[in-house]
Amino acid sequence: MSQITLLSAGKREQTKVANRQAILDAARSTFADLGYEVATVRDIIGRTGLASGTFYNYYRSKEEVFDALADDGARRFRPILRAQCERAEGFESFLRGAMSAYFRFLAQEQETWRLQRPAGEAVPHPRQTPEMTAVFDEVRTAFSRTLEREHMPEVDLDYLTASAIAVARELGEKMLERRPVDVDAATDFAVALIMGGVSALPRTPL
Amino acid sequence: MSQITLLSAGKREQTKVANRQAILDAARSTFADLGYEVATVRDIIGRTGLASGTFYNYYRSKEEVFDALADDGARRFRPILRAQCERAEGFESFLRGAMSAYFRFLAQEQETWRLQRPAGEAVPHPRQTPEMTAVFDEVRTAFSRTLEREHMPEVDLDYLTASAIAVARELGEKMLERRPVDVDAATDFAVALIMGGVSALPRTPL
Amino acid sequence: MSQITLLSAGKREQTKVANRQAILDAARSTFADLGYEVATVRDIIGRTGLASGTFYNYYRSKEEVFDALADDGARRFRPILRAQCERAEGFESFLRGAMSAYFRFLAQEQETWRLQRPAGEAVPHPRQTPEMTAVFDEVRTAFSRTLEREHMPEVDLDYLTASAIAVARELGEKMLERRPVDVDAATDFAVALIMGGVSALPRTPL
Amino acid sequence: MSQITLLSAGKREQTKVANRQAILDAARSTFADLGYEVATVRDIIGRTGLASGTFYNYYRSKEEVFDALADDGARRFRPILRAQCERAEGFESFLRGAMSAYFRFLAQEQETWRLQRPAGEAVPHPRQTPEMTAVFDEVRTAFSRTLEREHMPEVDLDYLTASAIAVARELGEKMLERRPVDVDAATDFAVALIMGGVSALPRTPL
DNA sequence: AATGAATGAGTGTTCATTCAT
DNA sequence: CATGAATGAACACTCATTCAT
Repeated sequence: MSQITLLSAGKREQTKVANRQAILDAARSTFADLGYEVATVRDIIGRTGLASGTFYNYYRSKEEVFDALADDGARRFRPILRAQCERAEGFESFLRGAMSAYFRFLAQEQETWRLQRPAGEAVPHPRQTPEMTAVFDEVRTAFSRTLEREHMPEVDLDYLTASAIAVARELGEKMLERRPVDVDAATDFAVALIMGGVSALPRTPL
Repeated sequence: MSQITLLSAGKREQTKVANRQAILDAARSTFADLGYEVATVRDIIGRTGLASGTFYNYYRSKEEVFDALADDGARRFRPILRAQCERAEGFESFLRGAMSAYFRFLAQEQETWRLQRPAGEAVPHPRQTPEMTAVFDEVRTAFSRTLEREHMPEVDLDYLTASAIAVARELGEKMLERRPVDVDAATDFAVALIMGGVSALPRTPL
Repeated sequence: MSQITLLSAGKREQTKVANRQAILDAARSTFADLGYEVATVRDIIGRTGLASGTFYNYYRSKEEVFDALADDGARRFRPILRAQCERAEGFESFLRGAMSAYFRFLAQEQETWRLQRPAGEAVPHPRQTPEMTAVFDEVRTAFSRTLEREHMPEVDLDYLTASAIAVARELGEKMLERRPVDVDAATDFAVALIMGGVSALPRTPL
Repeated sequence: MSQITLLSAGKREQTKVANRQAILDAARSTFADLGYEVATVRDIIGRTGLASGTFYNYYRSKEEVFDALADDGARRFRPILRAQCERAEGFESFLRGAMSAYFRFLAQEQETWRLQRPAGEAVPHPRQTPEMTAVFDEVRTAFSRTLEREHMPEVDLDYLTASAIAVARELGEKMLERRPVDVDAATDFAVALIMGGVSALPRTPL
């Protein structure tokens, strides 16, 4: 390895990027499998084949890699969300776009790195992955913006957003447990539930 | 001594009961503040003023006190839930009863032991308290029973239950953050959302 | 129990003696089963049905009860040994008397309190019971006295004593494992071995 | 660096080996001084000057280092014993070889690591070191094999083996306490005792 | 005197993090 | 920059002993 380093700075750069990504991926799957608290730094670097010290060349702590993961998830999801936001004609339109995007994102995430999990055999502890956290924050923000520029200011915006996010999260989990993973069905269900609900919601005069 | 024991429980017995309760309460608030993984046995007994070894006179492990907490929560919530279930005339009636009971339960729980928390200062990581887990399992079961004896078998029961539970949980959290804590408003919102949603839900032909 | 105490001081005395003996017996069997280090005070009092604190009314520590046990064993064995010593006409005569007494002592000890052990199933840890320690010290002393007043000062007395004690200990263990427990066979073997050995021993000119 | 590694093992490798050995040695002396149960991992690493966690970089548990010690002792003694076994012409020949080998082994062990013990200051409780255990098992097996291929089937083989082992163990202890340590004297004594004894032993008809 | 809950020092072990190589 | 051994604070849990009842 050292000879190569001498020959090509680009190679070095490549390794650096690759390592950073490897750690990020390993952290993702580790957090997903074990949960943030239970996962150890050793678990993470163990999945990369790197040495334990190397972890700290890229992230200063377990917490930092968690945050980085959240940022990463948010960064990847934000553009998708933005597009939906712009294309949307109204609240329902945006809701559908966002839900669909989220479920698709989830399905794809799973395909990317969750497959290696011994299917079925129950995740040790309920977890809260960083991506989800970040993604939900994004959704919430976009969601509230959309709602604000809509015609229904009397609805309890905060409660509605919380509810929609909760539904998306829970349905997402359930969706991923089913075979085949049916993004459209989940989307239809979520949108119908929320839209039906909104029309029936009590109006809170500001 | 023995006669006294029969009549008034004696001082020893008294402090034993008090300590057991103190540990349970301390565990509850500790788990709520830090989460199960982060919370240490020392954190828990630290809040009681007892010595570390004393913890093990009452519970054999951190896990056991967690389970005891869940049992406790479930035991206190189940009767309430049962009553609602019997009194209910239909799905909406039950839904309202359950939501209301849950929000009231939450509000009361908080009054009982959450007040001592240094308000505002950000919980380190979102948590999953044992009470919630147990309570939700109860709700889910009762919920599914009610739905089954209703007229809407074509609705995706699993998704609907998951959604309602998610909404209750999330709204509950939000509700507790508001001043004053308004159980009725939360109940109205949740019921309207779910009932409106149900009527708009896609029918899944069995 | 308290009424009885009020009625009879003799009863009280009896209880005291009985408790002391119960703890001693429990300690003996516990040390035999688990070994001194592994055995806990809780193990000991657990076998008596008394409360843990009561232990300390009779013995100040785990170590003290161990020593008491050794004393007890020595006290019971010493008279037997003395008798042998006086009755003995020579070295062989004493050797036979002592070996026989020791093996009989062992066999009886076992009958008294070892029977409750699930026969065969291997003692958790090799142990060193206090009785043995004390008994052997007694034997060693008597042994050396007998040898000194014998005609063989050129034999390495220390080595010989150590050997005889070692043989007695080891054969004793083996003897107890056999069915039926044959004290005479063990005695014959031990005496023959040592006596045969003595006659063949190198003479160390003082 | 890698070439260097192949040639001279590197500083890292060196300290690793040194540490492993240091821990092994510390464990040996600690077990010898305090006994397995009393000895703590902290006692062991305390004698090395390393940090407590470092222990677990080399051995997974207190038990594992104990076993390693036993293996180590057995591994070093077995070849010696084997050689004696092959060279032996009969029972006496083997007995002498084995006893001599054992006493020499003991003497050397002591020279290697027992010297550093603060002489005199009373061992808390008699101990059972891993080496001894392993070594004795080896001896016993070889011993019984030799006896079986001999001409004396009517002797109580089990008792004889037990006795010889006991004598060796006890004499070994005593021998080490004397100055100078005289391996030959101990050997002569042990062999004479056992051989003399054997000729006088009662014959047990099978 | 008997009780048994309370105590807290001590145990084996883990793990985030550092640092010499 | 990679490495992986070293570190030591922290953890869950045990147990001899004390002491209020």
